[in-house]
Formats: sequence, C-alpha cells, structure tokens
Amino acid sequence: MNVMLTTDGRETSATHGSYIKIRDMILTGELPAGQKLKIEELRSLLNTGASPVREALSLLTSDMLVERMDQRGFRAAPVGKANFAEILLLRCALEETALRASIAQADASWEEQLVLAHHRMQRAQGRDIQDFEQTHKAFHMALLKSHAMPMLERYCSQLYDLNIRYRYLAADGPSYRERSIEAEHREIFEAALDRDADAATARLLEHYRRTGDYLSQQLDH
Amino acid sequence: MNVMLTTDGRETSATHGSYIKIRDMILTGELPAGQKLKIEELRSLLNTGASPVREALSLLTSDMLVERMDQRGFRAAPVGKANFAEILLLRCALEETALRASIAQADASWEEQLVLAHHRMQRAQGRDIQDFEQTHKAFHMALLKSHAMPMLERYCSQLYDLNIRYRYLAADGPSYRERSIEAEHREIFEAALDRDADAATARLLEHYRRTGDYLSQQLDH
DNA sequence: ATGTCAATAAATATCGATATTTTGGAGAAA
DNA sequence: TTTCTCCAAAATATCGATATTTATTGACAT
Repeated sequence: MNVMLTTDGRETSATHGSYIKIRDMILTGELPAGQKLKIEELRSLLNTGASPVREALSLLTSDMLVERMDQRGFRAAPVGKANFAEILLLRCALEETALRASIAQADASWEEQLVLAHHRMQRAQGRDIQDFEQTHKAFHMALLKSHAMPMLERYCSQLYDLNIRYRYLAADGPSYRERSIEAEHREIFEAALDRDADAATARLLEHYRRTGDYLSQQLDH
Repeated sequence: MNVMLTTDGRETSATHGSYIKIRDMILTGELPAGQKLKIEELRSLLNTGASPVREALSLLTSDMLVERMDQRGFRAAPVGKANFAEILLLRCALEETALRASIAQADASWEEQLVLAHHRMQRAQGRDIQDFEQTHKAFHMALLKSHAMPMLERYCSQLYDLNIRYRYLAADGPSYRERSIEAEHREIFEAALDRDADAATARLLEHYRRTGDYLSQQLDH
C-alpha cells in the first residue's frame, strides 16, 4: 500500500496526508486563492489516488479553505478585504468568549501548559518561519484551552488558519514581526497567569486588531 | 446513471443527495447519536455507491454531526448536556454579533425578506413539524442575513442544525411549542423591524435561553 | 466580424473490485 | 479464571476504470 508519512514519521491514511499537504499549500499560497484544484493534478502531485484527494478536498471545504462547485470541481477559497475583516471580527468575538471561559476554569495543569507554550514560542523566535508559526499557534490555542468547549476551540483554530493565509499574502512587505509582538504576547501571557480576564481579553483583542490593521493595509499593495 | 432527485424534483449529485439524507437522519434521530455509520449499510440504504457516501460523511464531519475515527470509520456525533450547553452559548455569542450586523446594514430588501419569512412561519404553524421546522429556520436566518458576513451565517446555520437534534431528543416530552413561542417570535420580529438592535438581541437571546432551559431539563429524563 | 451549434476534448463524479486494517473469538499458556 | 496470541471475518480505505457532465474548438450561417 501507499504508506504516507507525516513530518514526524508517523503513518497516516492517504486521505489525512493529502488533507494536511493540500491545506499547507493553500495556507502558504503555493496554491493561490481562487485557483481551480484539479483532481488529476493533485493526484499525481501527491502520489495518491483520486478518492483520497476528493475526500481531503471535502474536508477542506468545511474549513472554508476550499469551495466546492457542484459538478464543477473544487477551487481554493478566494481572499479579499471583506473576508479578512470578517475573520478578524469573528476571531475577536469567539476568542474573547473562549479566553474568558478558559481563565474561569484555569487550574495548575492549564497554567503549566500555557507556560510551556509561551517558552517554546520564545525559543522558536529566531528559527525559521515554519517553526515559529507552529509554536505561535500552540501558544494562542493554549490560552483558549478549556475542557468544556471543544467546538469553540475548533472554530478558533479554523479561524486562526484562515488568518495565516493573509500573513503569507502580506509577507513581501516589511516583516510583521518587527513590531513589538514579543512584548504583546508577554503582556497577554502575564494577564492570563494573573487570572485577569478583563486585561487578558483586552490585550488579546488589541493584539489581533493591530496585526489586522497592518495586514489589511498590506493588502492594498 | 443513478440520478438523484431532491424533494422539489431538481437533480443533484449522488454526493449531495446522500449528504442531505444522512444529515436528516441524524437530526431526527433516525440514526441515533453515537451510532457507528457503516458505509455498506448506508450505501444500500441510499441506493448509491461507496464514494458518495464517504464524501457525504466527510462533509458532515465539518458540520460536527459526524465524527471520523481514523481507519475506523465514522459515527454519528454523540450528544450530551455539556454539548448542548456549548451550542447554546455559541449561538448566543454568534447570533448577537450577527443580528447587530444585520440590523446595522438593514435595507428595504432585507426588511421584505424578513416580513415574508415571518409570514410563512406563521402560516406553517398548524402544519406538520417538518414544514414548521423549515420556515422556522428560514425566519431565524433571515434575521441574521447580512451581505457582509457569509462565514458567520454559516456558523449560525450549523449551530441551528446541531440544536435541532436536541429538540427531537426532547420531543416525547410536552411540545415545546406550547410555550408562547409565537409571541416571542413576534417581539423579536418587531424589534428588528424597528431597527432596535438592543431590544432585538435581548429578546432573541432570551428566546434561546428559555428554549434551552426547557430542553436541558427534558434531557434529564 | 460575430454569434450559434455541433463535435471533440477535458475534467468530474461514480462504480466495482482489491488491498489493508480492525475486530472478535477460539484456543493455548499462565 | 485471566491473559495472550493468532486466525478468520468484517469493515474501511484505496485504486483503476467508466459514465457523465462541463468546457473548448472550429465550422458555418448571419
């Protein structure tokens, strides 16, 4: 059989492997927004059959990274300022809810996971963008991690990913990391450790809105 | 070819047809929560091939009505009080955002669609539960309809559907329609027509929380 | 030149069959 | 009895081929 391996060497199904790879290609822009996604091309690109590819595309449809046109195949979801603005607004609404719920039920284990995630993100600061991305997302998700709300976490994770695309789109401008991102993260982190829900959410939303303004401006070029 | 027809007689792909039917069976409880969904059974039940069934199940996975267990197939998503509470909380957060956005950009067309939807729901009051369900959802979605936020609408629609399951689960208790649902709807409707966002959202959330309390209580039996 | 229509090419959606994995149970060993 | 291992049965995941639909091309009439 065609065994597919993830980056860490674990086996996965062809479907899951295709899902991860196609998703990555869309997020990074390797598959540009709006582009037709032909089964045959992806099939040969990923060295797999048509069924896993179709199934992966179906899954990506729910993540809103791929659009399905009935009887006319699939395409990478288009991007635009309106879409970006909606993502930002939804993230603010949902992450505020999630962060408050998270802090409300915070315990020692939650706190330790958060400390770890923050540390790893700092360590990854200098390394390549891929490494940083991963730890950055892990930190933000650790903030929102509450045992009670799996669906909310899923929505936040989806929206985080949708947002990544726009960072790649704006990547040719001055790096967004030149801002005081590090300080902003630490302030959110400390407010969360203090269980100060108001301060933590205020800083988190400010963090998103600043990044949002910057990216939105880049989109004009 | 196996042409599949929707209720109104239009053709659809086998995949889309399977999607609709499986979704319905899960929502109504015909396929009980937690039940293993075997490809072969569904395939013969729906008179179609394995590929459309698999693809439909993949799509339902994103709607959180089906869970995929890697290499171990699919099952109908489980239900529970915690899940129900999360759905309620997310609906309140998202629909408030949506309704405010909707009212903020209200125009004549939006208003007319809302009037129509409300009228149809009233007309369907006496008819069977399926008819009422459809118009009821249409009314609630018309409230939230703004041109600017397609993703938000989609989330609200998904959550609405997830909630339907719990209504069916509680259906053996006294009908939830015995309450003053009709009056509650009219109050929301009128506030929306008046462009009174505060009143409309307050009434809408109250409406959900009341229904939520009722259903949550039914779940204990 | 331009628009329509049929024929062709390309791509999608679906099927049937096969390879792979998981499950359940019988029998052996502790 | 309990636990473990191995084998058969069942179910999933995947492939390769085919039927169906959509897109394209070019001839022909306007």
